[in-house]
Amino acid sequence: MIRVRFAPSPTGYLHIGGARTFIFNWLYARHNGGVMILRIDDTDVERNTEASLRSIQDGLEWLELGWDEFYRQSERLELHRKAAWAIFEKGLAYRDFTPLSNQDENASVAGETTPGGWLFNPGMRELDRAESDRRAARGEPFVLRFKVPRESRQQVTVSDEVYGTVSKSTGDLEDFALLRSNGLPTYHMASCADDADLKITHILRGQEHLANTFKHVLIFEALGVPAPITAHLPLLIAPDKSKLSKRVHGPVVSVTTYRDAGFLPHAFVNFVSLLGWSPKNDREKLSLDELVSLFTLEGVNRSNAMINFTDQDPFDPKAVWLNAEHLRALPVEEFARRVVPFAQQAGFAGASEEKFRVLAPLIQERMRLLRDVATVADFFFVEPRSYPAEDLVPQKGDRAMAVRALRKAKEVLGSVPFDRGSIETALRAAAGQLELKTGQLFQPIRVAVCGKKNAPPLFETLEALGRETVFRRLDFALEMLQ
RNA sequence: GGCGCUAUCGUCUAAGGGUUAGGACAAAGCCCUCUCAAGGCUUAAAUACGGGUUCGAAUCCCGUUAGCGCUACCA
Repeated sequence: MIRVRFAPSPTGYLHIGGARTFIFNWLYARHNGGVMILRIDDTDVERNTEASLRSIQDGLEWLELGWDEFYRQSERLELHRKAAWAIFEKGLAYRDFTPLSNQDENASVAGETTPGGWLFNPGMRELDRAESDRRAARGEPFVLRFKVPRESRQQVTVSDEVYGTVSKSTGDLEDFALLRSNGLPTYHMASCADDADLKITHILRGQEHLANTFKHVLIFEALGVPAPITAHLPLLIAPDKSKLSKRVHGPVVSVTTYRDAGFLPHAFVNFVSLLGWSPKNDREKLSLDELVSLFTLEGVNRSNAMINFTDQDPFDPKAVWLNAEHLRALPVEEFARRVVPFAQQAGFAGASEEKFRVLAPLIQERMRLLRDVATVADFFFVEPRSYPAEDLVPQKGDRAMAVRALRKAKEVLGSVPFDRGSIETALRAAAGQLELKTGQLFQPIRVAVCGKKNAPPLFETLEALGRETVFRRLDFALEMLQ
């Protein structure tokens, strides 16, 4: 049984890179009928916040993918500590009593003299067990360090499903910490102990961890358990080619920014899944089911993928396009359900699912993000009053022509059934009688009724609005022209 | 600095020794058309650089350059 995990640390909101790691794990799990685990890596008490944990969970829930098991590392500290001391008892780790303040110094001195830099604090590896125990018993603070085998300068090898076989000499690996001086496990220790305990079979994570994997291989070996198979994912980078970061790139990288703009969760998943992965069949718009059945590690590539945002527009154009595609494909019921909150947000009185089921054919294919409802459907809820009178004037016409057109519209629309077919017939005939091009008649009506030059098809719009509203707006426009 | 990874149109990517280097987004143009949107057609746009190997290289090897990552008692 395949078991994968997403293991964020709660130090900020969920950003798009984290979301992608979750998504790839989820797709891999679902594709293989495996188990998706959410594990909160909150061993860094200094930087973790509950608010961050909540916002990460909110972000993940918004994706509408779900997970099967949930753990918090902070509730499993005993497990990590036991694992660390087991390594110590095997003689594969040692206490390092070097005060924190001396370490930078050691590092810089050693860095100058030893090519490859600083690997461990002098004297500490060699401390004999009795002496080490004595100092610890006296209460002297220490970190527990992994004793990287150094004598043979052996190679540590990782067989990564994406990057292939990579190896590193133990001579280039520092004696990393397992336990901090406050007794809490480090990321490396906690992560490996948990992966072992939770029987994680595959680790899909960001490429920034590729170099850490050598340490993890050593830990798993020391623990006497097989290391999970790893698949490192190329990083997501900003247009300046730097790694996506909350601090420098701001809210554009937060998934809540996408949520609040009105991305559909599965459109977002679709977009993100195409960053660093390809189905290799030229398909771009993929449903969740298609994604699940197509997703394989062979399709993951190795170079970083850029998200194309700017100061003016936080969203990659392709993300917006994909969202429009998914939006258009939505069943009317679901479209209505999802758009209503955005209509209410825009302050549209009377916005209801029922109303939007009627409006859907008029607006659905004209929206790219759900928030577009504010600009695409406004005139269905709010009287257009603030457009310039000049907009009523048709092409190659003047105000007099606009007046004639609007009066004629009132005249013919007063006496027909108010459905799109009858309206079209009446209006086309009217254009003929006025000897106007259809556009010259339709455009003034459109502007009068919608308050703008670009709007959904006219006859359907008039029908949806109803005779009373249409006449009120025609009158208002006529007044503006006087 | 050391170590590791990466390099195809502006962006996401396909092509894993033989193709006019393909698709998509974005851009431009045309068509359709009551405007917009959608749709259709077309154009412009790439193998970082230098050496090998080979009959033949985007593809394999080496070097250079550039970018990224790791090098914490952060994750």
